[in-house]
Amino acid sequence: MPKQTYTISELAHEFGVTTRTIRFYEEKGLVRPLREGQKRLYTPADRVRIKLILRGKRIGMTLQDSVELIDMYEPQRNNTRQLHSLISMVTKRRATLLQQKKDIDDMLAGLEEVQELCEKALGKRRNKIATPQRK
Amino acid sequence: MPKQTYTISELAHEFGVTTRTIRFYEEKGLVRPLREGQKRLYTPADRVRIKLILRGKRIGMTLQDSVELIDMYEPQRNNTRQLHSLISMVTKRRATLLQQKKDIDDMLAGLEEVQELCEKALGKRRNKIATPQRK
DNA sequence: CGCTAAGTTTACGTTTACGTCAACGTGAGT
DNA sequence: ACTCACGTTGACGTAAACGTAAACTTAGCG
Repeated sequence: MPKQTYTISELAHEFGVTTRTIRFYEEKGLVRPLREGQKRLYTPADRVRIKLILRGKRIGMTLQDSVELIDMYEPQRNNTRQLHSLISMVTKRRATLLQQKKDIDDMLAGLEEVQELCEKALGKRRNKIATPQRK
Repeated sequence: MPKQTYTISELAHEFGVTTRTIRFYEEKGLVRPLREGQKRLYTPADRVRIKLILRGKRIGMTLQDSVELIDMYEPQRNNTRQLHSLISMVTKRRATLLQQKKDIDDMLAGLEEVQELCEKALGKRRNKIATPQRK
């Protein structure tokens, strides 16, 4: 069985953020840790939420974007109207994710080019040192 | 032959940003448009720079990050020291791009799940409407 | 019991990436 | 000459996402 709860600094350390960051997320209503007296206690579910938020951040999503995305996973409201709007949100989000993926692939391709140029240049240099200069 | 120069509003419109944004990029030294009297004239090269900056933005890079990345493509300085540091930058950047790609794939997988759940729920509903209520 | 480490709230500061006026210049058209 | 779209330079404002400092509580330890 995994740990039932985490302290704020445990999570901060695990995710490489400050405690301030995690408290900030609470201020914004992104997480709702339990309290033991005054101290915050984070459940595994809280931990996952934070993890997902940070994942979103890595690809440039805002905190609100992340929350919105995370909340899609809790289909507590099952009325048709909201299901449709949910599908529409999913569709939109997927479109931007695909665009982002393309952007990343383009950049990766560019970086490969650069790297090849670098290595070629370094190769030449080594040759210059290894072989006598012409005149 | 493509157009030799662009006005600021042409580019703003093409990229879906405001002219303010493009001037801001200039303030930050990200682009150096020519001047015709007082007016800015953007070359195709400027246009590409802006395009690359916006591509970077889409995946959460800062403007400075983008400029740094773009400047990798101009290997005007070919001394060995700088080539090595360039390679190191390329390597780092690629690592984060790969992480981002993984993040995106994870999210896409999640979205697919959600969508399936949605469609399943809607399917049930349609059945309810299509078939007589039990009572 | 006093110290230290970790935690807490409150509040103001900072950086990035623009938005939003204001006030003015400039060229084309009528 | 007048208008009008388009462009220009400041200067100030703002939202997001924390950083930082102050001042306090609480739990464990020798």
